[in-house]
Amino acid sequence: MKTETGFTPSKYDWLLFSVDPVILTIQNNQLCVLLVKRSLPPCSGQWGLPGGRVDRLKHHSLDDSVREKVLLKTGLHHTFFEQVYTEGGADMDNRGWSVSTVYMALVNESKVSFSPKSNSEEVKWWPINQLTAILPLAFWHQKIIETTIDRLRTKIVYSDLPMHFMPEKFTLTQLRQAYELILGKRIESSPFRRRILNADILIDTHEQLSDVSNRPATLYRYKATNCVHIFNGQLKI
Amino acid sequence: MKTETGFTPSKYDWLLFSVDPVILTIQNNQLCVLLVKRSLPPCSGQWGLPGGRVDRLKHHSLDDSVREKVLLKTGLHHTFFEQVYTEGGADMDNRGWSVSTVYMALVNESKVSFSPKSNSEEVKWWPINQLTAILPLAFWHQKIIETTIDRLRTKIVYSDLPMHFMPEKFTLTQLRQAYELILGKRIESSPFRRRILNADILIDTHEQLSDVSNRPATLYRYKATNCVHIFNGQLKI
DNA sequence: ATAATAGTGTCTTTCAGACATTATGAT
DNA sequence: ATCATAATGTCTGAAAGACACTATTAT
Repeated sequence: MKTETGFTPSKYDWLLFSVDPVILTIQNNQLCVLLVKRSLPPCSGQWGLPGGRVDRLKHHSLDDSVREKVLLKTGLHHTFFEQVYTEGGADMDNRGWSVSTVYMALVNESKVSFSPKSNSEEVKWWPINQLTAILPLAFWHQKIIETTIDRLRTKIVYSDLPMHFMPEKFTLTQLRQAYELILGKRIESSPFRRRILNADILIDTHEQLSDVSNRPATLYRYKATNCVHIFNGQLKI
Repeated sequence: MKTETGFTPSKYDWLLFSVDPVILTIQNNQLCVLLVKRSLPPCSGQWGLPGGRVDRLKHHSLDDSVREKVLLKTGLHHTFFEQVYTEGGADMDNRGWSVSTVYMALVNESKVSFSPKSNSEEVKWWPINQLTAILPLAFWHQKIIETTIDRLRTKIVYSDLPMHFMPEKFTLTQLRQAYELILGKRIESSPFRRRILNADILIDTHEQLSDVSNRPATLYRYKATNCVHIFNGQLKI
């Protein structure tokens, strides 16, 4: 076993390395995570993250590898994702010393189509407050999901990460509800509107959402969908 | 090559994995990083981070591995460190696909004693604005250091990370100067004092630093040295 | 007219920034 | 008395929280 340049690693140089994407969305007013029912050991029969080994030949970088895993499960090419943390140790996987780099991916549920390639395995959006029904998850995936949502929670008090959950056109109430779901508490509508509108990141489409029996709400679009706004002030936690 | 449980990884399952600690301190009013002059290839003769391969037998977890590397170079057992990010790809190391997890460690310079074990190699605190003298650094270490200091910079606008640069007893001016060094700009003394003192994280030792020909400054200690305070307001960048 | 949600206006609180002013010790 | 730095006081401005109030649609 040699590398391309002839370097021969010793017995202790190799280890199991995998990438675990925590793909989150909002569905039916619930924060959901995409899980896969494992058909092969280890942990077969249990639900887990759609992660796995990095393919040295197919993937050019870690980000590449995540992009491919997310694409494979969601059919989405240009999703937002960001690295959360890396954990490694002797006790994480009973096959031996292993390392896992965790990514958080935020997607809009309506754009997702489960890929044909994943038909053979069971893939499902699980509301994060219904995970108790399928515990234990594979490996340390439960802890990974908790840590990732904690990270999301601490980041939305100063940034507009929930933008990635929104469809093309959305109302300020929909956006505020995304924040509320993640923070797990009500947010005052008035200061929230000020905050978002003053940030100058939205475009008024002059269309309205009027499928209900009350005053219709204005639909907005994001000026730029590829950069996350950082606010000056912070929401209190 | 089998693991303890008999799992046989395929040719594509292993990769080179290393941990790279960016050990920072403040010395002579300069932000410095601890570098090692590499005596062995690859990159021999160049300065680089004191990182390296994880030893599967010696280290129980990633954090373990960092702790040991920092201890080895600084002689310090209980230093503050935190994970920054992980980068991996085919082009990072000419020996093949490799992954590196970067940690930031903040230490008080006066407590550091370069360990006897590192006598054979050259170890040195390099002021980060004098790195131009020793470029290029090994591998991508220059970029890693920049990214780490950027992370430090964005974190100190809302947290008290520079506490880890302080000696046991210190003045508010010393602490403020640490912030100023990292941010690269002056900070108003009055709001800084308010911010720190209102946070209720310091103990007034009722001692004074009086080796200069002016009004002596009060010496403070931290109430807790193991947790980093998060402020409500943010410094402007 | 009513219900229900969208959207505005205003007052308070918190905290950073700016800057003037006072305090204290060495010489 | 002077100098230099420590420490305080005060005014301003930005932005969140609370909450009352107005606007708009379907029924």
